[in-house]
Amino acid sequence: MKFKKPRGTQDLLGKYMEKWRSVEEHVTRILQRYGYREIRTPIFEMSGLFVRTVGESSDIVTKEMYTFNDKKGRKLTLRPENTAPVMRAYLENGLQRQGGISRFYYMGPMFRYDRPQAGRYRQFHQIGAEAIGLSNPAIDAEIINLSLDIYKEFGFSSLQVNLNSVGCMKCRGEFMILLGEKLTEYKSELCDDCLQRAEINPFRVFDCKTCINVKKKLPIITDYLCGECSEHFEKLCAILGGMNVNYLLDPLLVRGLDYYTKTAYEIIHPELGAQNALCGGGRYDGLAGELGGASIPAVGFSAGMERLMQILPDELEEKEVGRPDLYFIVFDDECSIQAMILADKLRSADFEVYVDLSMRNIKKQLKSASVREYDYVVFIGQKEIEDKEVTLKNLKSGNQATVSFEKLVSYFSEKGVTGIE
RNA sequence: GUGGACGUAGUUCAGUUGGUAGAGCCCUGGAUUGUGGAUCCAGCUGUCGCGGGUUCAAUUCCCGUCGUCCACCCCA
Repeated sequence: MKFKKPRGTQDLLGKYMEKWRSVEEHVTRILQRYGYREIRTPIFEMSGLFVRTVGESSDIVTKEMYTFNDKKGRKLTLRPENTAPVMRAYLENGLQRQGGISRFYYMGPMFRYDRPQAGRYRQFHQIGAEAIGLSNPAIDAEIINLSLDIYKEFGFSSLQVNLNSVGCMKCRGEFMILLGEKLTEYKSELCDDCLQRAEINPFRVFDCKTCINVKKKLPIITDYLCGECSEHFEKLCAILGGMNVNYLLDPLLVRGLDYYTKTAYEIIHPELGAQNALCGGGRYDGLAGELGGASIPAVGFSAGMERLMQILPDELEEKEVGRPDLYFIVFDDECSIQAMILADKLRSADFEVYVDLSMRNIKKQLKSASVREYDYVVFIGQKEIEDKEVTLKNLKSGNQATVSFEKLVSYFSEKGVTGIE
């Protein structure tokens, strides 16, 4: 083969694709249940949208964006995240004029040029939700609860939630100055990476795993929140407590995107290896303003689809079985024509019908039907054509029956999902 | 971007102390001519990731490159 898929991308097919679809359906139901509605924004946007909002100094912007020029020289970027695009769409479509609060969800591919690793891809998929237009911490709690519900749906009831408040532009700005001063003070004790971080984004020093001793001596954001921010944070904690949501306060939690204000949180799965964040989110009250709109409060989260898939068993338990599915076995061209006519009628009645056109011997066809786990096999041979009836076989029980061509559809409708026993 | 392990049939892997390769599964056909996941028999498939070097000879050694996985980093 001459071509391979680009590094860090995946082909989704077979059982994995089935599972993927099923997960998407489950998750969609939960999001809808909370009153969130789907939004689809373009896969690429003007580069400035991300540079401006995610942050010029952020890793995403400095080294991870897939940016290109189109034929008119416009600078475009494959979306590395979807919060900024959703906010852009919100403002561009004038939704703030509708007043109240807008709740969106999305699912789709994101692109980040990063070294592939377990649970990390260059094209990866996020499920996310954004609640725009409300500053009340109750909506922060709703977002956190909603994201947790996604995992609960699949049986994960006690995942670790790390919570923090990173303050607003005002109090974080003041804190940053203080932090910067402290970092200069401890300069000699910092690792090379942190010396850089101290210059570019002092907040990131908290992420360092080697400078543990210095971190202990550094001031903590939550001690320096302004009145509004600390009140917001306390209320949020109280609401979460009241809702029986378990969380861990992590004053060192910092998100990698610059637009976050106040609430920041993430959901961790301890057994996932280095890439253990299932979901991350928070409040981004400054984002709309950054895009040139009015100041609009908002919260959201995004969850990694691949990581959710990773923690789920290969076989998701099947929900209620719908109509039985059928596998047609035919022996020659005349039979196959008749089979396709009947298959069409069944499909119109919403049955899944597979017509085996291989003309292989009956054993092979039957085996194939078994492997594919069809409920029924329908034989059409010369005998059936002459009598204008099919031989029907239940693959689970092995029992057979004869049903005339005209009555095939109604046969199943009348017998319900079980058919012959 | 840094470090480590690995890269052989569709797939999982074995192998050659350097002489161009093999096993299970899968697939195809058959074992009384129209009835299945078992058994048995037969068969198919590979530029041994790609490029270069050393050598009479490389899939086996060396270098580079691409890719996969793991960690750093970052994050979903």
